[in-house]
Parts: sequence; structure tokens; C-alpha cells
Amino acid sequence: MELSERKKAILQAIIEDYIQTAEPVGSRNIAKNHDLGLSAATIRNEMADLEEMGYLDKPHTSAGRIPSEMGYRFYVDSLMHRYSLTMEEISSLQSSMDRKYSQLENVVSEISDIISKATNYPAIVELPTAQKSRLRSVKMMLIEEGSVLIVVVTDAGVVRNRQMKVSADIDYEIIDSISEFLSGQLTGLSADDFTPARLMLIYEAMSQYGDFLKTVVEFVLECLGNTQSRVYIGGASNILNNPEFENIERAREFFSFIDRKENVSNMLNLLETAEENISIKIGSENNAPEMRDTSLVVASYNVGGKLHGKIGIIGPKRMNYARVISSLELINANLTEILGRMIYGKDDTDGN
Amino acid sequence: MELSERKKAILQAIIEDYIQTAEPVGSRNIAKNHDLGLSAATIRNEMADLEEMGYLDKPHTSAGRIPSEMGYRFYVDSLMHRYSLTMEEISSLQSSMDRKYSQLENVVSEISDIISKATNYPAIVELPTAQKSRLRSVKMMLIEEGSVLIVVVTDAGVVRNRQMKVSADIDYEIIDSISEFLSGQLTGLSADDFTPARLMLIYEAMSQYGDFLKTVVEFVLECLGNTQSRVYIGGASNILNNPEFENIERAREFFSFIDRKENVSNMLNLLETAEENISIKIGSENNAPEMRDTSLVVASYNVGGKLHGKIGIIGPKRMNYARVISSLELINANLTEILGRMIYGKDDTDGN
DNA sequence: GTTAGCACTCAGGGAGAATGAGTGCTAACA
DNA sequence: TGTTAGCACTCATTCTCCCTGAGTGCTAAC
Repeated sequence: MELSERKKAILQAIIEDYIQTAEPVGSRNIAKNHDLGLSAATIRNEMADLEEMGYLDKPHTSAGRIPSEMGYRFYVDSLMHRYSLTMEEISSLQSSMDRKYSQLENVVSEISDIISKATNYPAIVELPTAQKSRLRSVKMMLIEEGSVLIVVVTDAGVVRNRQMKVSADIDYEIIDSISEFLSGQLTGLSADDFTPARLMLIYEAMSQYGDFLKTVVEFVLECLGNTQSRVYIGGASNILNNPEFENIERAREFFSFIDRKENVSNMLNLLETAEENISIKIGSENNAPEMRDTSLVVASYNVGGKLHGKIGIIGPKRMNYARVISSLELINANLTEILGRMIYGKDDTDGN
Repeated sequence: MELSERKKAILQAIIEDYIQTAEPVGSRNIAKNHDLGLSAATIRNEMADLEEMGYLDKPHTSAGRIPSEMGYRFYVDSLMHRYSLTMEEISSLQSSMDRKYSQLENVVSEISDIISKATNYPAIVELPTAQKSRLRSVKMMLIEEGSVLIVVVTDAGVVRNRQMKVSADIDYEIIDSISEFLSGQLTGLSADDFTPARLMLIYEAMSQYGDFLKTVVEFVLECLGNTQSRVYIGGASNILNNPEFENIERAREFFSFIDRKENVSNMLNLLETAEENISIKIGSENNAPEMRDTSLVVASYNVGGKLHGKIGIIGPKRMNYARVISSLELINANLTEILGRMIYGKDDTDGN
């Protein structure tokens, strides 16, 4: 059933008041503060309808109304206006990101700080991951006698390395030849291409170094399959600024939940990755009982078509969605650019 | 002034009761529950003395006594007994750490989980850092046309890499020769050795690649100077299990403090690094107003004499110090071993 | 369909009393 | 001289009771 324009206006007024005050809103206040040209009594009638239809809840008989999850959902989908960041907000955000980053880990943790400062909510930043990447390059080098460093680069730009012990009689030349051999055999493959048959061939061709080769191949596979997401959470304490978390039990529940990073990753993984778009999950839409009173707002980023990840915030269901969305969009754009520069070099080309 | 044995026994009884109950302890309870052979009245007198001497505080006239910081300090230094972990505790801790770790970041975050589970307090794990490390090896390799990967290894075992754009006409051979040249010039140097004169020589010898060399040298310097500590904090929500944090303001203060990781690093840096030993800082000894009600217990680890870091917990001043210490010692020993294996290869040799 | 009016509900807050755990002091005891 | 019993006193905590005020639902009139 369609909502009348008047019902929409009233619902919007209630939700926006509630977002601001965190107090149940009553008919009188709506009549006074919003120029709807209606009396409190009329609004009361409409509110009763909205409640019956499921858009509003009542904490108890003599309190005002608060939005239900369905109410928020309708608001977010149909009523909310875009929020435009002020010039100051934009320039302060941009200047806070305009610096040199050296390590991925640092970018991620700093971005999470920036998000949480900009929104006043706990921020989530997912490290970029690649799906089905191919091996671009594997190299080995002797660091000192008996110790070899393996460096693996995937076509998504992921670089990882590991140090391994080898027997002392393996010298530079041997390493170079193994390195060249493996590189020839494996470059361009994805994890799926590592069939037992192919591996057998490799091991046999250099059977005297079988054990060593095996460890190297395992490591390469690990790098290619490195699809597990890792998340950073910053500014978690911000959640305590919201009156819904003054109850220590609620706070404990929230912090225990986000302490376990895999909870957060799982939640992110459940989001449909609408390209370049914002996902909003309200309360129980997150499928986690601990999140029943909080919403998740997430933006997806995508670097050079290969690497992607998500950034977002967790806040009370009663949150200024419009403002959060604008901030996330801006930060997301900057982040994409920063990562592009970091991973694919000094400029912004797509990195193939 | 020396405390009489009787005063010590009473002080110890009070502190241990308080650690258990978090309630101010009264004379009557001490008389009843501890077999000191004294009446409540006598204990009251002694308590009055202990208070006057500064070992005890009184929240208000008609409550029992609670230990002062000085009281805790005395307890930790002189009264506390060692706690022996039970066989089950030991074997469960050890089995939780007995698995393969691949990346340093993973070790650190998992160890922080283990610590917080074992102690029920928020855990801190510092990533290993090296002081004044020397360059063991720098290598470059062409990943694809126009893109070079630089890999730097220090004698502390730190490996870092960065991808850089170069002009397209730089080919394998040129890279190899630059790589070899730089390696020859820089291997064995520490950050202090990068004098302007030496750098000038290098840039002049290969002046046609000046800009590129400069970026590489900067990166190497960054790796050698990589002495900033990074910390992980796990199980922060555990702090909320303690009644002293039922007050939401306290909780907020605590979480805001540890949200800023540099606060925690700073605190760790202020500890004297007593080799292989445990440091305890009680309340305001931490020089941070936000920590005035919490204590820090920290163990230092040390891998191969080069790399070191710290692990520890933050808990209320009223904490089971003895138990925490034993757990940290055990975890610390295991961590040292794990890191040794990871960084210096498959066995535990010292790694020079 | 809208609105004014009225009876009713109920959370929140404050005042006041009861409770009980604890203290300090004094006087008696060993 | 050190120890203890006893007693008056203190004070945070809890409870009860009552009031207030914001809000609702319903009805009757416009």
C-alpha cells in the first residue's frame, strides 16, 4: 500500500527529529516545529496509521513514536535528501588525506582514523584483496648463506615475501637457475592452474631441490589465494557518544562483537558489492544479533579493476545517513586514488 | 619505616580480598576470613595505621579500605606470591599457539587474542622493531616494463618492498647493474652512515639515473630507520568485565585513549626495558591521566638479539597481578620462539 | 476530514526513611 | 602495654511514595 504524501512528510519529520534528539517524538512537537499545516491531533491520527503499517514503534504507551527498522529503510530508500558537505568539510577532509603514504597498513589505519573523525562513528576499512589473481612474478634471492628470500608479485599488485632456510651449499647460481626455472613455469598462472600433474612435472625437473620447491610453491599458492579480507577498525570509542550505548551491557555487546574482526569481515562479505555504490544495512538486516541496534554504511572501492575492498562505518540506527554517505563517498574517492598511486606507481593509470 | 609482619599480613589480606571482590574491605571480614588470630578491633587499629602510612585509602568514612597505589606497589614488590599456572592452563595456552603462522601481522593479532583470552584483559602486542639496524641486502627487479620492485632486507630480518615506476627504456640489464652497484655501495651501512658526501658520490657515479637512485635511497633509509613501534590491541572489550568500568564515562575515557595507538606506544616506550623481565606500572605511574585507574603489565621479548618488542595487558589496578605475570611469561617465551622461526628460518639459531 | 478537549498512562525524578556495613573511640581486660 | 568488646556515629545504597509532564486515544463538534 502506498503512503500518502502527507504520511511521508510526517514520517520524514519524525525520523529526522529522532535522528537529532534520540528522544521519542510526539505529535505536538511535529505540529510545532514542522510547517505541515496540521494540528497535533491530525498528526496523531496519521501516526497511529503509520504505526499500524509498521513504520513506527512505540517504546511505551505514553511516549512518542520512534522509527521502526522498516521506517528507516523507507526513509533511506525514498525520503532522504542528499547531504552536501560544506566547502570547509571538503577541504579539511581532503587536506587530511593529502600526504605521502608509504605502507599499505599505514594507509588503512589512517583512513580509518579519518573516517571516524569525519563521521564521529566507528570506522571500518578493509584491506584491498584480489579475487583470482595471477602470478606476475616470482623471484628468489640469496640473502646470506643458507637463507633465501622469495618475493611474489601478483597481477593485482600484491607483493609478499618470505625468508626461508636452505642448505648451505646452495649458492647464488643455483638460486638464480631455480628462480628462472620456476618463474618460467609459473608466471601467468592462477591458483586453479596449479594442478597436481603440473606440479609433479616441476618437482621432477628439479628433483634434487624437491623439498625446497615444494615450500616455495606452497607460498606462491598462499599469495594467489590471499583472498581473506582483513579489516581495521578505528575510533571504536565513538560509539559511546550515542545515548543508545550508555547502557553498559549494550556497549559490552558491541565491543565484544567488533573485537572479533572476523565478525566484521563476515558482515562485509554479506553485502552485495554494488559497484562504486553505497550499501546500507539497518539493524537486523545485518544478520547479527549484536548489530540489531546498529546500522552499517559501506562504500566499495576498486583499484585498477583488480583490487577491491570496502570502507564504512557502524553507527546507531538513528544516524545521519545522508551526511555519512557524503563523507564516505568523498573519502572513498580519495582512497581509490591513493591506492592506485601506491600500488601501480606514481600516476593513476589503470595498471595492467 | 618498616612494616611489622602483622601489618604486612593484614595489608596482603586486604589487597587480595579487594582484588577478588572489588568491594572495600572491612575489618570484620578480614578477621573472619583470614586466620590472623586477631579481632576486628585490633585489625581496625592496624588499618588506621596503614592508612596513615599511605598504604590504604578510604572511599568514605563508613566504607571499608581499599589499597592505595602505594599499597599495590608494595604488594607487587614485596608481598605477592608467584602464581603457578595449572597443567591445563599451560597446555591449553601452548596448543593455542602451536600452529603455523605465515605473516607477521597475523602472529601479532593472534597473540593479542591469546593474551586477552588467557588473562581476560585487553592485550597489547608490539610489532618487533630494530634499533640501528644495518642494511643486509637491497635488490631490484623489473616486474614489467616501467615498473621496478625494490626489496630491502636489514640485518634485523626486516624485509620491506616497494614498487616504483621507472622510464620504459630501463631494461633488465640496466636494473641489474644499478642493483649490483647500489648493493655494493650500501650493504652493511646503518642510517647514520648515509652522509651527504657518500650519497653525492653515488649519485654522480650513475648520474643518468639520479632521480631514481634518490627515491631508492630514500626508501632504504626509511627501512633502516623503521624504529617506530606499532601496536595491536586485542580484546579491548574485556575491560568492561570489571566493575570499575561500569561507569560509562570511565569506559569512554579508556576506549578513547587506546583508540589512539600512539598513546599506547608512548606508554610502552616509557618503560625501562628490563631484559626478559616484567614491568608493572600502577595507575598514575603510567604518566597518563586516562590510565590513573589502570595498571600496565608488560613483558619484553627479544629475537636473536636484534629485534625486540613488548607484549602486555592493561587492566584495573585491582588485578590478579601474579596470574597475569605467569601467563605473560609463558606466552612471551612461545612468541619469541615463533618469531625466531619466522624471521630467521626454520630453527631457533640466533640468526646472524 | 480536521481539530479541540479531556481522561488516562507511564517513565523519570526527588524527598524521605530504612538498612546495614563500616568506622573511631573509650574503657576494660590480660 | 597490647588487645578486645561495646557503642555511637557516618554515610552510600535501596526502597517507597508521590509528583510532574509528555504523550496518547477517543469523542464530539466544526
